[in-house]
Amino acid sequence: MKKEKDKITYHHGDLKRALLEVAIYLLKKEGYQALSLRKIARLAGVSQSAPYRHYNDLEALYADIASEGFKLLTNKLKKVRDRYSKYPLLQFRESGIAYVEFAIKNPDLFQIMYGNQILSHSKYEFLIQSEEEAFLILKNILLECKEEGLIKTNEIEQASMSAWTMVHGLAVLLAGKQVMFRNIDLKNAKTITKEMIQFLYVGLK
Amino acid sequence: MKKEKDKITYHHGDLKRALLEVAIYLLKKEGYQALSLRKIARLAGVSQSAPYRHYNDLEALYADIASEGFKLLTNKLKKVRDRYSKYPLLQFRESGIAYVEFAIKNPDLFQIMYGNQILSHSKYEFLIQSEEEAFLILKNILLECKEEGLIKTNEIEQASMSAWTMVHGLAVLLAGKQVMFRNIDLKNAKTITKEMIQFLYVGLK
DNA sequence: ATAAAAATGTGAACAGTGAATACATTCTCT
DNA sequence: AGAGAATGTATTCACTGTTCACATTTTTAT
Repeated sequence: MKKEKDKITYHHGDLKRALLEVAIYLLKKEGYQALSLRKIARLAGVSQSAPYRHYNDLEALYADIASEGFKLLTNKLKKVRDRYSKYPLLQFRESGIAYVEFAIKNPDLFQIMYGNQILSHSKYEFLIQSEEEAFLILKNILLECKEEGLIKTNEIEQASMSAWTMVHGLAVLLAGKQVMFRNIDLKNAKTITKEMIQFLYVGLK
Repeated sequence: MKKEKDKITYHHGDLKRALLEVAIYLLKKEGYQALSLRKIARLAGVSQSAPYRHYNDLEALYADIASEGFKLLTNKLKKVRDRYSKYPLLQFRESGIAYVEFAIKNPDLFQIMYGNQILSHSKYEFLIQSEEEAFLILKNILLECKEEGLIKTNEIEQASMSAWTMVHGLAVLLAGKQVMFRNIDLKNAKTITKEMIQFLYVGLK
């Protein structure tokens, strides 16, 4: 796995990682509709069949992209959690806003993560893990809210699901510029998210 | 436009309608991933280029399918509204359940309606209209709730959006068998929906 | 060190796709 | 009855995902 001076060699070195990065780059640049294995291979400088040494099929690459997306999302949520440490209610609200923001800023990545391009997530263990890590952060935030007596619910799992679901609905509709959410900018989206989380909070406390 | 005895003629008669029906049939049978213009044409018994006389491209067909989906959804919501007439709060809850049920029972159709297959909905006026008709039913239900003093909110538009968003999030996650919603059947889904709508109602009243 | 095996690359081929083109047939309307 | 519009076909193009036999390199075992 030598990489001295970026020599062009028969063996790439770390093609799998390179393919993933090219894919994410293309996703951002041209949208998920324009994504194709051959294009990715071309941009990575290898033949069209090279990717098949690292991914069984396109779906496997999607799974890797999605997993990467969930990791990015997790990092974003962690930052929010840490910025508002000791203020779990703020963590709760701001993590919802961060979620929506993530979807709006990376709509195509979000599409791969949630858009049913991957027929069965459970086929990819690493994907499930990335997803659950993100979800865990939210659950822990709600747990802290509970411990500080800020909410009453005993069903943290259930409450987390409701919160996630609601914010996810908003994220999906906003990222897809759907129906009644046309002509809404990021700032506006934040306001809406806050209001909706307020709804949720009233239901929880 | 004669159609005596299903004669095979050069001109189909109502190919556009036939294509739409075949498409919806295929969608249900093989899933949206397997959908293709050529397959639809084949099943309709015409050449692969025939559809282009009725649809500019695949997206235009998607738009027609989606519009049909919204009409079906509208009908379902209307039935709920009429079954519980005089009980707007029940209308509210049951229409949410109906929405989720629709998504679970027609996941692929739901995918066309909301899955960003259609780049810009606003390009298709008839689509926007179908969408708004469905949304209008929910808004009217909330308006009636308001008139009967069951909820306090003055922002009916805003409240409808919140309700729609939340239920939509649930529908999307359930229809896509996503994350924490694996291993959840229809009955289970109804319970969850009820609980989540309860949250929402508490926030509204 | 060397030979065998495993990993990773290539090029050509196949079947499938959306779309555009020129052409054929039929319908409609004056 | 004939002109023009509408609707169908056949062919072609540039793509796509995927597979296969083959080439090269790296790793491993002796």
